[in-house]
Amino acid sequence: MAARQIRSWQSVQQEVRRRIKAREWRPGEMIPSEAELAAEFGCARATVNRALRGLAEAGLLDRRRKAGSRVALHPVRKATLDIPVLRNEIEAKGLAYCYRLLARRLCAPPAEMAIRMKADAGERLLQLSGLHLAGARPYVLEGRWINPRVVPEVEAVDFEAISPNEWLVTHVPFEGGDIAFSATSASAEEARILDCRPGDGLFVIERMTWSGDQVITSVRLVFAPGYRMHTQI
Amino acid sequence: MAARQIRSWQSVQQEVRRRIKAREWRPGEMIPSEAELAAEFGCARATVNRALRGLAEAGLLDRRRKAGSRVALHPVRKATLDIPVLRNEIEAKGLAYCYRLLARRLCAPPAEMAIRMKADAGERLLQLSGLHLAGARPYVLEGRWINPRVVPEVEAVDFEAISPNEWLVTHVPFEGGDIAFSATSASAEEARILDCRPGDGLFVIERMTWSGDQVITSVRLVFAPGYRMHTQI
DNA sequence: AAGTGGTCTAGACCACTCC
DNA sequence: GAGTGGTCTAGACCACTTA
Repeated sequence: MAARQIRSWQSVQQEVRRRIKAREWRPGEMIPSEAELAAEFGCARATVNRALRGLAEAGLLDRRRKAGSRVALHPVRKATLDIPVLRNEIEAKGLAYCYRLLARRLCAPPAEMAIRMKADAGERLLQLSGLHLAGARPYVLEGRWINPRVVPEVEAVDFEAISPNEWLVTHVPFEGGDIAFSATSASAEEARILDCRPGDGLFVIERMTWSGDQVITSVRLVFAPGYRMHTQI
Repeated sequence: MAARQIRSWQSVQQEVRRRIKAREWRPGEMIPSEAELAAEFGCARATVNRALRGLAEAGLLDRRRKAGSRVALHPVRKATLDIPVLRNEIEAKGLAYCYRLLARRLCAPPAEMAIRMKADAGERLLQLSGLHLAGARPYVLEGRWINPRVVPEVEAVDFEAISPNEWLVTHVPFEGGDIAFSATSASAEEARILDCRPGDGLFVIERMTWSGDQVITSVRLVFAPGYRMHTQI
């Protein structure tokens, strides 16, 4: 019987995980209340709460006031993945990072992008195109829009010297954004720039960031063939 | 001055976010200790701790004992995204979900897959191929390997009646796994099955799940063109 | 050695929701 | 109405790290 003491929230969490895994508590079933578990383990209810809250965030439990806690039926897996900071990612591979500005202009965006950027009618945005290199190899093709009305200082920045992303994260606070992952087929121009064949399947990340109700920037990253984004669950 | 009281951990968190966003606390800078903030806000230290812990998990703060808390230099790093449960995803769009088994056989896997699956030399694995449909349209092509040594019951399952994923999540507990996202170019066969053109860029998710030190299953999901995985940060 | 975050406790009250 | 999770408190001790 002399089981290890279950006093820390980590050990409570581990024990609950074990019971779920061992099917002592089956999917969809109720588990004892926090107070009961606290009594069983001989710890405070707050400790049990801390443990169960983590399991609920991980999607392993469904918790509701009054109703109690159930083992989730479909352990909807939530993966937390690190959004790559290109410079770090490339340098972590032991390669030299380099950003090359390909184009820069102030122009009216296409209708779809104007909506995405919440631009006023006829408003001109800063359009940037650039290439991130890992050593001598093309790594990511970046197409970006920035709203100079929201970020006036941007017009004076020399993006030959610093990549837009690095400038933005250090100079413009933002509140949130959204990210989409998808795939595309390399166009002729993309193939030329990324040094691959037209039609190659390429991984794409699109990100938009905002502050308040204003859209700061919208960026599309097209990765060279073979790129994989990896995480654990 | 009659500012709203800052007593709940959510309001503490919001106020800290505001100060970071307003550059009152700049990236890389130390912020006051938990005790100081608790005194300022007139709440318990545990409440401040709860708020700051969340911000650290979100990547906005770097916290270390004795060293204190700093505003993170690179604020955007982590996004949590829900791994799609195909049936739910499709039904949420108001379409009928359907799984069609394309192939099933017991055979020795290619060398690379044998390593991934931690299969013994010469061991035969269950190979499944199937198609997930949204209404009448192909949605995802699934290629899967399952180790019957780890999951003996699998040999008796009728995968015409239930998709491998749904059977596995309800019958086999697992501890963890890893996921990779990438892109590929549609092969002739993939194009035929997914009803697209060869060469189309397709989004790919590869997932492996394990329990203990045994690999349960390894799956490759190839999505029909146009698929986007979306999340907020 | 000392300061800071990490955690635990015992108790309390609140908010939500099911009955 | 009552049971459950959600949160807050005041205090305490621990663990880690830096000075």
